[in-house]
Amino acid sequence: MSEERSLNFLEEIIETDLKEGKYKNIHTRFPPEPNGYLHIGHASSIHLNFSLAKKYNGKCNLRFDDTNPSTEETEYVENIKNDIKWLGYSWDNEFFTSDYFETLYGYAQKLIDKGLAYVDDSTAEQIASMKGNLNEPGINSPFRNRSVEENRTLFEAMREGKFGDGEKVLRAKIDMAHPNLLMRDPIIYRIKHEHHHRSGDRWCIYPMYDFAHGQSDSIEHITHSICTLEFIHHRPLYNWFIEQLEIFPSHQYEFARRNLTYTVMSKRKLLQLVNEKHVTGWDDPRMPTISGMRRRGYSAASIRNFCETVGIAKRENIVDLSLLEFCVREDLNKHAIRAMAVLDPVKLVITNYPSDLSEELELENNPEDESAGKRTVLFSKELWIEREDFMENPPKKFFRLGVGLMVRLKGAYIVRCDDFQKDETGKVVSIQCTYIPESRSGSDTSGIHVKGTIHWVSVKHAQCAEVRLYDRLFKTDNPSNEEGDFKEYLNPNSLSVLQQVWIEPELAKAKVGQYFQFLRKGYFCVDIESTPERMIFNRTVTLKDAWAKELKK
RNA sequence: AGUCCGAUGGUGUAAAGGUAGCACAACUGAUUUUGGUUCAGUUAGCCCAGGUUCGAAUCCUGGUCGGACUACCA
Repeated sequence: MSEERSLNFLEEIIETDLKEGKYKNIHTRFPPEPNGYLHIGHASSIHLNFSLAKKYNGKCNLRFDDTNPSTEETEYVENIKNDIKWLGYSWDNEFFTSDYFETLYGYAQKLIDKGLAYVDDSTAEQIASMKGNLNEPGINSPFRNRSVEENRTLFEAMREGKFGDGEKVLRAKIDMAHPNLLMRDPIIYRIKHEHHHRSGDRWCIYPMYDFAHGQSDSIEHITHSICTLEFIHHRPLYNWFIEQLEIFPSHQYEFARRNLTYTVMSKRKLLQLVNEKHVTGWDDPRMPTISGMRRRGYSAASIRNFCETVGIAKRENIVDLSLLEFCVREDLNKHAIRAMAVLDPVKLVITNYPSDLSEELELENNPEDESAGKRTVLFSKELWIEREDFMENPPKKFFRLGVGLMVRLKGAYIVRCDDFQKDETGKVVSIQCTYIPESRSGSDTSGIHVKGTIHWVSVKHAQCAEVRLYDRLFKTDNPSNEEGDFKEYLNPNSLSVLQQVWIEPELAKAKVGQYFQFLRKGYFCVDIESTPERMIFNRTVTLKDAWAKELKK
């Protein structure tokens, strides 16, 4: 019994188009501009475009929208491709808008020939002032009525580099009184004597977005061109060009971009965080970038599932960070190998345990997955345990250690706390326990039932590691909405570094990118800066913590 | 002010004229050698007003509220 999932509005459109025979196959595309890194919002768009194509047996292109040589770089191209592949998607064709420059130039000439484009000598300021505003119509440029021949000659001269940057532009001749500002004779070509990351110095004129995007869709026979809501005003222009140029009629559809609580998503703001060193780079684990999340320990599957769960629509939204966290816990719970690590250590001594004995204990690697097997963990007289697992004056429901209380040491024995010592500052420095020899895991004949189980690491065998704990980047759930600069709302505690964490020896062999569940503490993965000499783990996300909630009451 | 878009529990998203559902979050409880997982349950929603209809979240009209648009960026 698999209940049919309801369709989102794009699926409805596609199914109608297919049923009515408008298209035999659908074709989508993901069109990033190579001027920055991909973030979780892009993941939504990637997931949408690729999975739509897959679902309806169509194709999806990757097309780099590289019409602005000033901001675009090959380095971004490579990172974007890497991120998409890592997310688990493969494109049918890899294209670049810059490969269409010659075709686009021809389209512009066609517009000129039809009397629908003209070369304007006005300055940027003049053009802006003649544009009018939301309430008032614009006025025609004095160059609007140049002859076709003159426009042709001038446009060719622009291409040949006879003019400097900004001296002239090519504009579409539409309607300076149009209520949609984008239709008031939009600029379609500008002069930029700049080196392009792919076309080199072949061109000194470059098409604007509006004169490149729709045409590129058309060239590739994209049937459903999906973009975010802010491009909705561009659609009339998109259609106008296709109509006047008499080329393949691609259609644009818009959906609302995803926002996440406690973070910012605009490239501009993310770039600012990077440039002003509020984070260590685009791949800082606190960043909502794909590379940051990967480094933090998010699995590709969890991100895909997040995108699927959130769905799409056309209304404004801000998705709860906790949904993302749920998705990553859900995936990692099934796949992460369990291990023990003590983040804030205090020493526990088992007074009745032989000092020269080391026992090998078998622990399951993942209770959710028997095929993950077991591992051996060494047990001895002195152990590191978590400082928060002991209390001098424990409250009623504290199922951990305190004088007289008993707990199970995970995979080992039940111990009873007898005594503890404090230093002159009042800090607990050691805890003494006695263990119940017949309570060993797997062969427990003690008949004793304890409510709490705590994790531990044998002092004698423990290895030291660094652990980086991450928290939300911002203090407020919608920093872009707050008064003043969004950076005032950065969370000063978004990163805390623990220099001396004790880990089981098995963990010291872990490779970069490998992820684990540190028992009772959360999901962690090996950071790219980690070395065999100095292991570094990033906390991806904590485990749900019912006790922490209890304490807040 | 002009044009366009949107409005369903705290959040995200369904219901195409016929029982307002799902997920997250929150809260109870059960299970548990992770206070994890799992399981059972609870709280909580159709922007407003009219109209059409036996019946409206859905269709119509009018409001209200929110958002986008005035780069030689994409």
